[in-house]
Amino acid sequence: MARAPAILLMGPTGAGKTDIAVELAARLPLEIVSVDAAMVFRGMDIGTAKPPPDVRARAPHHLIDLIDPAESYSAARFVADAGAATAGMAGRGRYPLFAGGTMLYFRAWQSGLAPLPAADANLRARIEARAAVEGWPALHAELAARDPEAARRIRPGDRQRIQRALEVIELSGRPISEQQRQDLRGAARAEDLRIVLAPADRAALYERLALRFQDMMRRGLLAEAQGLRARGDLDASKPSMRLIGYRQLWAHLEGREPLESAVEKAVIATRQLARRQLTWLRAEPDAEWFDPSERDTPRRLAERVENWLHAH
RNA sequence: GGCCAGGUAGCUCAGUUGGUAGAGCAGCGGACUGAAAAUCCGCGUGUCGGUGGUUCGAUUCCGCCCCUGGCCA
Repeated sequence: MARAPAILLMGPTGAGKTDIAVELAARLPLEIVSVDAAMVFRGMDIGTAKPPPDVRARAPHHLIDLIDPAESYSAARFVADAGAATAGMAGRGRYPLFAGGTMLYFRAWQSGLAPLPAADANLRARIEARAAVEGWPALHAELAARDPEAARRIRPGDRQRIQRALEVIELSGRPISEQQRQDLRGAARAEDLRIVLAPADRAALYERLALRFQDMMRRGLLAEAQGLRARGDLDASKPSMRLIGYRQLWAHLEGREPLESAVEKAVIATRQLARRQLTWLRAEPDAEWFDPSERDTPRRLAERVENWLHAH
């Protein structure tokens, strides 16, 4: 698919990407494309740090509130949705500003995904049922027989990838390793402007993340989680209920965790997320780094974006 | 003040019948192709509270001291 050049604003959670993106899009010909696996869920607003309606009114936002918490999303669907969202922009004289922290989605957008069969919930349930009796190591051994290359790459404890590899063989009749020979890392598009917004002082970011979660609690995150639980059709295995904050509060609502320790664990999980995101960002080719804690960052970043726009 | 139980990794603790110690969590690094805020992998020297004694050798046994908690005054 031919794509218009784009601005990619990447960064760990809590770095301030949303604020910067809104400022830019409010006065430049940009439309924000959210690159966030959590904000796609409707009715999960506080814990996902979703921009509130008044902020969203200041600039066009795409790919927020796409699905119900009972459903699941995927990197492939992100690529398709982002393609649809950006398709009309050139005609409106606009450029896409991708902003978020879901690094797999950024990579999938930049480099594409191998043409593999989509997830199949029934098949996954069957594989999981087998794992419950035989154990994942047995399924890894089966994978070693049917797709030795994939089995070598996937650790015996990595149930999610073992499941996916077996799923792909079942669905397509061909091993996943044979179908993903393309190395996604090298294929980034040169004309895109890649910006990383990440603080140099990690301890300060951690501190902010703790405060931010406490603020979410004050703003009613527990009630939001309670409301989702009251629906009765969600459970802890749903992707939406595995999100940071909701996962720990769900455990508390089920009586498995005192509130105080649930909150503490959520804060820790947020920190760990930020760290994983930073690992991806270090590997991002040709990205320009900005530190949100420096005073003139918003101005310098805006200048950089304007220069890029003039050149396109 | 007396008695009891503790003081070991950033935290919670295990352990050494005397040969200077290891789990979980945290932290740090890494992987990542339709669940990615997911899933997984790797990394463990710390005056074993202080001090004296016994001993070839003490974190371990003994004395004294300090600190914490509980009970009794």
